[in-house]
Amino acid sequence: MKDCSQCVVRNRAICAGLEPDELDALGQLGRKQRVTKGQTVVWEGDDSVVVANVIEGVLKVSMSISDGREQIVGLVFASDFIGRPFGQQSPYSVTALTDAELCIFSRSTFDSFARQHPELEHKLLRRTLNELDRAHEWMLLLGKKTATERIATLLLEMSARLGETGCSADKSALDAFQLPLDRQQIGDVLGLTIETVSRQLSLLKADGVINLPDRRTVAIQNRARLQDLSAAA
Amino acid sequence: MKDCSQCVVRNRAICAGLEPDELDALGQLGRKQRVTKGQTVVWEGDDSVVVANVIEGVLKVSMSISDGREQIVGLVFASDFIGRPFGQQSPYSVTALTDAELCIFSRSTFDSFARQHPELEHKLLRRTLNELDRAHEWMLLLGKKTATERIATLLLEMSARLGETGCSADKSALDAFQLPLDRQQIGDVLGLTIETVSRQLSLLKADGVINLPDRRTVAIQNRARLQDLSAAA
DNA sequence: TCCATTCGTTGATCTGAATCAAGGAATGCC
DNA sequence: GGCATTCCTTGATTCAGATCAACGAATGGA
Repeated sequence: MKDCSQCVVRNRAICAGLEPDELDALGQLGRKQRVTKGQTVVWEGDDSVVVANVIEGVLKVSMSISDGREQIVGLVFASDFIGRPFGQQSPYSVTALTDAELCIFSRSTFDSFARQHPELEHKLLRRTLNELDRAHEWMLLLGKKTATERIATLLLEMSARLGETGCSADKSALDAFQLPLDRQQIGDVLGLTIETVSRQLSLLKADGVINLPDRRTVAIQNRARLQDLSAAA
Repeated sequence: MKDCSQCVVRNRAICAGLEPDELDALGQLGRKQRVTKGQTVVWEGDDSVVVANVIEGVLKVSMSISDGREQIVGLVFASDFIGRPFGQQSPYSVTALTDAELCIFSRSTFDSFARQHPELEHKLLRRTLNELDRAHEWMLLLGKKTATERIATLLLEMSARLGETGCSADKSALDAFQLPLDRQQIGDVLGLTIETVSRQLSLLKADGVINLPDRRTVAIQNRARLQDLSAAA
């Protein structure tokens, strides 16, 4: 890779905080790669061959049962980390939901580099702990929340995570945004069917809580109400 | 703490692999503490004050909604790590399911020690990555599996994790074990009600897949069948 | 521009698990 | 041992969300 210091996710990705020479060394090991919407980068059950930083785009992390049932267990945005370091196999698949740009490393190369650079491992640890918190939050949703609560929670979460990028601007999260997911994928994140997702969105729209100008865009019109409906802790 | 080198979880806990002097230094920071069944060690939403290793016993990690709905998001066994390092608040509660013995550290003290000891952070990272894998597996269960599949999966998981301790002996996991959970708690792990749990267990017993000599003990009589029923990936 | 295909919505019906209800078995306290 | 309490099981009924079905709207390729 040419020049990590120019990278758009430079200050938010796992590489943030590395010394210039470390950053340079890491840069030598990675390469940029574009992937197109629908393309799978990592396959569930396969050897864990690569890890990567997301430079741009959104990807899903999913697991499935042999009969085809699929659960999306994570969404990955710009500056997030992809893949399973320190593991022989990948327990999940990673698939692009939008065209995306990645900064890819061989898993084993990354592993050894990380072992020699405690600051990098520390960053990875913090990131993994945060992801675990999010996974726990989602387990509460999947185990205990109603369809309405799930939809409300997802909309707030998407609003917050899509808003993170604009580091400053207005601190209030985005009230209008493009969903990187179609209805089926929303169902696969929430443990619901496509029909239930569609009905719940229609209800929220009818109640004036949100607006749905087109298939993919959501405009939050009453954030407080959505927060109530989400049954936050 | 007196003598970490004599600790029963010495070779399995996060402290494994530390140099003798490191181990000694860490030992100075911790203290042993007994907790009794039902006692809560960490409260959801409170400041994250302590972290700990589990020396003996089983604890649950749980999150809840204000109206009382609760989801158990993890079970913690001997040699496992408890608490949220590098975070201001604890997103979950930790409660003893059996009498237990812990090796407790102040969270901030542990944090700084960890930052100065990359080997410890590495161990913690691996552990957190494994926990994340398990959380993902559970999200698949909560999002997509039927009641029967959930129960079968839990029984196999309990059998495996309770068997881990006996490091060698017979490699086949335990076919009979004591559940550290009552029916309500099984429901809270699986996203089911107590009645559904009870019915599913009765069905498995009627089918001769398991036996239930008393409330808390399970004997797996047909592991292959249980595996089929669990809808493993 | 047309057509084909994919995607989303809405309605009707069904069903797995929740809820409501009651009784039975184990456990612990006096 | 007797009593109270907690825990578990089983049955009857309900209900949220799944499934089945049809149609309408957007998208993309020729």
